[in-house]
Amino acid sequence: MTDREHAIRRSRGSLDRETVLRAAVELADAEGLRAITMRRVAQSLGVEAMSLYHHIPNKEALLEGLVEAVLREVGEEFSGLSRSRSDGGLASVRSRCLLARDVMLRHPWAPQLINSTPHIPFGAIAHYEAALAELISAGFSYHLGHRALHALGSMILGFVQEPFRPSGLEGDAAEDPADSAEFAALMPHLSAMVEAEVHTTQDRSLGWCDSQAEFEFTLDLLLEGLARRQAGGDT
Amino acid sequence: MTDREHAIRRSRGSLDRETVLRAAVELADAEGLRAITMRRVAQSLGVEAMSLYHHIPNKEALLEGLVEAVLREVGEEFSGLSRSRSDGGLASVRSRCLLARDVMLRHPWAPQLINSTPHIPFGAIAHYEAALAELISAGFSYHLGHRALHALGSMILGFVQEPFRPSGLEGDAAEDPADSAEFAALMPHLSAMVEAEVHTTQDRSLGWCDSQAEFEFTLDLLLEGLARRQAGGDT
DNA sequence: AAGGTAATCTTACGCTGTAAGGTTTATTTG
DNA sequence: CAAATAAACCTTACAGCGTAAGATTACCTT
Repeated sequence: MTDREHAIRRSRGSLDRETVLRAAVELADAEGLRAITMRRVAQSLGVEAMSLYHHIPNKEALLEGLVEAVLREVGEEFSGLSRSRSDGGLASVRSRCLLARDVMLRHPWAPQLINSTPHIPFGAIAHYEAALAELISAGFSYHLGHRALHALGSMILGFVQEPFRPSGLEGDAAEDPADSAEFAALMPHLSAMVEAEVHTTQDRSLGWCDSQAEFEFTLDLLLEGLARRQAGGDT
Repeated sequence: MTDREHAIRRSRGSLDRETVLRAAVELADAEGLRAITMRRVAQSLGVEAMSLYHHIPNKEALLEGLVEAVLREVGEEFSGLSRSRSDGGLASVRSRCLLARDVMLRHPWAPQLINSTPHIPFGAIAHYEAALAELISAGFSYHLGHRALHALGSMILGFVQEPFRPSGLEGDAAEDPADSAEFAALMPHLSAMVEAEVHTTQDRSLGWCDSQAEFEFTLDLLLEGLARRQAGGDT
């Protein structure tokens, strides 16, 4: 280690997979995905890089472990508050999605990471099983449930990004207004939209768009359509 | 270069940003995102790594250039077939989304890359402008158009992944059926769903799910809901 | 032909993941 | 208690990464 870090991690048996993953989540939260290297994670535990390989086969497995940890967080928190009865069909699916988003906002590196791993790690499958169970118990067919999982999953993962902030938008500080003018000329609809929105937005953590309301709007769009499909022919 | 590659790239002025990007797209298509390193891209052009820096400031810019190239492909192909009249409101938005998906399937590395870059590169904004223009001309408010962009964008980018193939699913070949049995016990709904789906699926390129029908289902879910919102109060 | 300029290559540095093998410590056994 | 075993940990080393700095090459202009 460079100077120290947490440094006191001397008792021989105190390192295991869970400890490593916890440290990695902490590091990613603090410094982003780029900071997740074997050496940095080990350093934060007061240990050498190669020691991690006794608990984790390689870096890819470490990253999959991070995915697992985040999705487990969703599952745990959900079952922690799920005492709210089996109310109307999709209500619990809805609150699970909202909770999943909360967790993603808490770990902004997670969606990108989940989209990067070629397949979802096994430890995360339980989360899908639970969501599907809720859908089935709301009267969905397996086919419709399958489609619902895709629709909802892709939204949760895709929705953390902030698309618009290319270069010449007035983000926070005063930028070059000439850029803004030029941008308005080239992209009339977009700049009109931004102007229309900026006036009405109570900002949340992520910027002028991608607010909670934005997310819930899309979520309800999907749930509404799914409910209608289920009530109708179920196709 | 190892043996040769394309190798004949000797005339001094024949390298420029566009050529580099074209080579990088080709390389990513052939070998995936991992293969995109300065050295490998340069090698595929018969040139040394550092030569690329005369046309592209750094690797991040190269990656943004790839995003730009892919989204430009969407735009070009769309305006190439857009002579189909301004039929009912959202029809052209729908076909633009379908085309975007086609392009993403052609370059499977693209969605992940787009989700990785912190902000969309400037050259790609035109694509959003065009989509928003279509929404506005279909009678959408800027507010609803904004939400539509988020909803549709997140779906297109999120939908290329194949979520389910953890370890013990019977993917293609005969795997350990004991695994399958164990999986069925742990995840009853998921395995029932897979079984129900496998029987009815005409496979497309990506696997047993995430087929074209799956995508169009979600797309229509969103478009339907958006159209209803537009017809009603427009919230 | 001479000079200037931009494109290209060479070298080098500090990172990365991890293979190979040596060292320490804890636990089991005699 | 002492010796043996096994696990956890460290050290060293290597190939590949992005890219800074500087030398070289080829072309264009005059």
